[in-house]
Amino acid sequence: MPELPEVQTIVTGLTQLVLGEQIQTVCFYRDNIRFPLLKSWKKSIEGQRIDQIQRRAKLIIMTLDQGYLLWHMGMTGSLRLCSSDEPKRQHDHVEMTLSCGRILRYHDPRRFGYLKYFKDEKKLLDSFAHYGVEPLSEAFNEQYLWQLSRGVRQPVKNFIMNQKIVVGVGNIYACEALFIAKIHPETAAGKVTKKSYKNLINSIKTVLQTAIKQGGTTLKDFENAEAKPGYFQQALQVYGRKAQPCLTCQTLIKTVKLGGRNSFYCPNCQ
DNA sequence: AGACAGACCTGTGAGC
DNA sequence: TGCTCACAGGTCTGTC
Repeated sequence: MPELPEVQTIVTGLTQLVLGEQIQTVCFYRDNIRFPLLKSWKKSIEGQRIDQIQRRAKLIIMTLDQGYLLWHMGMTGSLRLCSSDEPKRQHDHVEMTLSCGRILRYHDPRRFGYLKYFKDEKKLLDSFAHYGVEPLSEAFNEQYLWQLSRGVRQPVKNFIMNQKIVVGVGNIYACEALFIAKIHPETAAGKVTKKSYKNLINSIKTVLQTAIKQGGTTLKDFENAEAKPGYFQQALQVYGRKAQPCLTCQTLIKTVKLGGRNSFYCPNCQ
């Protein structure tokens, strides 16, 4: 599920809905998701106010008045705000009752996501130490990608999905951006020219910005903070379209496994 | 060091 | 209808 646009969609929604709210009670319905949910966090979090909600990479940072909540949605996670009478669903693992009476619920069937609590900003920042640049920032440009990729034999698709290089680009948007830039996903990253990287940078930025505008991509179970789906899936040109005609040239879309992930491409355009 | 496979989980859909 | 199998948006760990 959540790549950068989906996480951004949740952050934007939650910012409008819960900023300034006090977290009155915290309930962990299990003692771990991907990582342990420490019992001691409950007391620390209760009573704190939500001052700010931000995104870094695919992570959601909630700044409280005396600490930080760091959420990762994994593959199937979602955070949504429910009314007080809405019953808990299967796979709701964490819930926080807010001063407005509504309940913030973390739902994650596969439990690949996580929640961490930090008192200390330094420890929070350590979580991001190994991350690459933000794809929508100016630091993400063709010179940056071109320089880092010299000598790299790894396929370019794996290269742009490497969070140490650039954050937030997952399987869907990597496939879409490579299609728009007309680059075959298996091309060695070190063999891609500076000019092609310029096209790729532009297509990554465009595809992410368009997806954010449309509220993300809903394939199966993505929903935003108000439990609404995204609409970007209607704009997907190659992802999920195996054996269907390319929208540009009618050649049938093919797939190849790269880094264990299915990669969709047009053998003619790319 | 870099690149890959496998692991973590559950739900869904295809095929028999 | 009901079973089994492959596969799914991410990332961490271990191994070569």
